[in-house]
Amino acid sequence: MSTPQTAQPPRLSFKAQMHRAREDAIVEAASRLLCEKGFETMTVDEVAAAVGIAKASLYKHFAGKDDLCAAAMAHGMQQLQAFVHGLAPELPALARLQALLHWQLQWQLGHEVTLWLAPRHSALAQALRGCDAYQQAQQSLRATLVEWIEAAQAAGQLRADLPADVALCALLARTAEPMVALLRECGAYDKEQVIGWAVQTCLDGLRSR
Amino acid sequence: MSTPQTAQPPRLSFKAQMHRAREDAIVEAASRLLCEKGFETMTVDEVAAAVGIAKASLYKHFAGKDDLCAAAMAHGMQQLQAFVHGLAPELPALARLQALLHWQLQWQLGHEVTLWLAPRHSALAQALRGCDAYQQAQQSLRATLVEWIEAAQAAGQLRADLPADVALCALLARTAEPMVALLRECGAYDKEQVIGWAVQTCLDGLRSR
DNA sequence: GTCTATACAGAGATAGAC
DNA sequence: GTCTATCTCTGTATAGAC
Repeated sequence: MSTPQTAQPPRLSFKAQMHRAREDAIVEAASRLLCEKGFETMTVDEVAAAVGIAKASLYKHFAGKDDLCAAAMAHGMQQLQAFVHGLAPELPALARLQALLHWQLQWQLGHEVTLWLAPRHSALAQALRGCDAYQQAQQSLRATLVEWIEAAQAAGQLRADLPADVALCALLARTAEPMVALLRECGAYDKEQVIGWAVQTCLDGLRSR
Repeated sequence: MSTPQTAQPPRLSFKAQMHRAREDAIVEAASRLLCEKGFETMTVDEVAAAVGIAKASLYKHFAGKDDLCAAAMAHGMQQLQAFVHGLAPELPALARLQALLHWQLQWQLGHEVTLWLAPRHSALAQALRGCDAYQQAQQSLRATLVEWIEAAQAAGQLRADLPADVALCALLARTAEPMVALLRECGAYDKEQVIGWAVQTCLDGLRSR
């Protein structure tokens, strides 16, 4: 090694920094479009146009549409992970679950989209199965949430007759469901009110009675 | 009029019957593929192949992919309507809602798909806005369900602090959510058990406490 | 009304100059 | 690494014979 200290990665050349920055910009644009339009409807041209580069340049960074979108999903998953790990660990488990649900619904309402769960029948689903970054982030997140759920069950806050993974699926499903979007469309309700109702009707179904 | 009795529509020629039968077959095939693969992923060729006719023949019946899929959605909606109207009216309102939820989840699990709610960002959504048959069926269904919900609220079975349309959205969202599919994937649970949990965690969030 | 054959458009991916 | 120009494939829709 030419650098004296091996545990010092930030030594990136300007060129490499530029490279990384552009890659981030591409991923961010892809992530946004993926959310807005879905995998099949969005186009690589749109992503390139949004970033302001030529499509061929994009293909120097990512092997294809699948690869690009998998990276975008992994990015989103890592953001979520960051939020989860940033939650105060001294909060009761139920409060942490509630905060997570609230955050995700708010995100969904702000971005007009469903995060996190890949459409099961999309070509994207298969691409994600081959994306290690995504799979690892998802596994890690699942493990954390199962811990929280079991803690909440042990504390008598969550009904204990449900297996933890069932409760987890119920929770995740709620974050992917169209309730908040539906309500924004058909009724003239306040955003916070809509989210509040969604959180309530979800958690009340899981809470111990 | 050449026919003596005007109130006797079933006088269809054999030709017209064939026409109708083929149209039904097309709609059914389209409905299945729409469910399995989604609007953007399915192709008109597949529909034609499934029915066993040439694609050009299909275009004699329907103006385009949008039109065809709108008809398929309307068909599904009418099936749902039939189920709803067939439910015994002497059952308590909550039991009827529960039966509806159960039926839809079972359907979803059997067909591996989400019925009823059009992906909001799909091209299909716009086509549906222009489809009278679909819109009318949806409106009628909504009205019926709102009645049921209000009845259940009046009977003290459902929490009354939620506006009826909020409760309706919560219910509909549950039928579109991926919980049952998720559970089938990640856990080794029985179908009926999965549906039971889904119904429970949904309704317990809406029930009066 | 049904078929075969084809036109047309869109989008993923690549070639090759700079 | 980035660009312009192009290839190629797929999928919607139609023309025209029967």
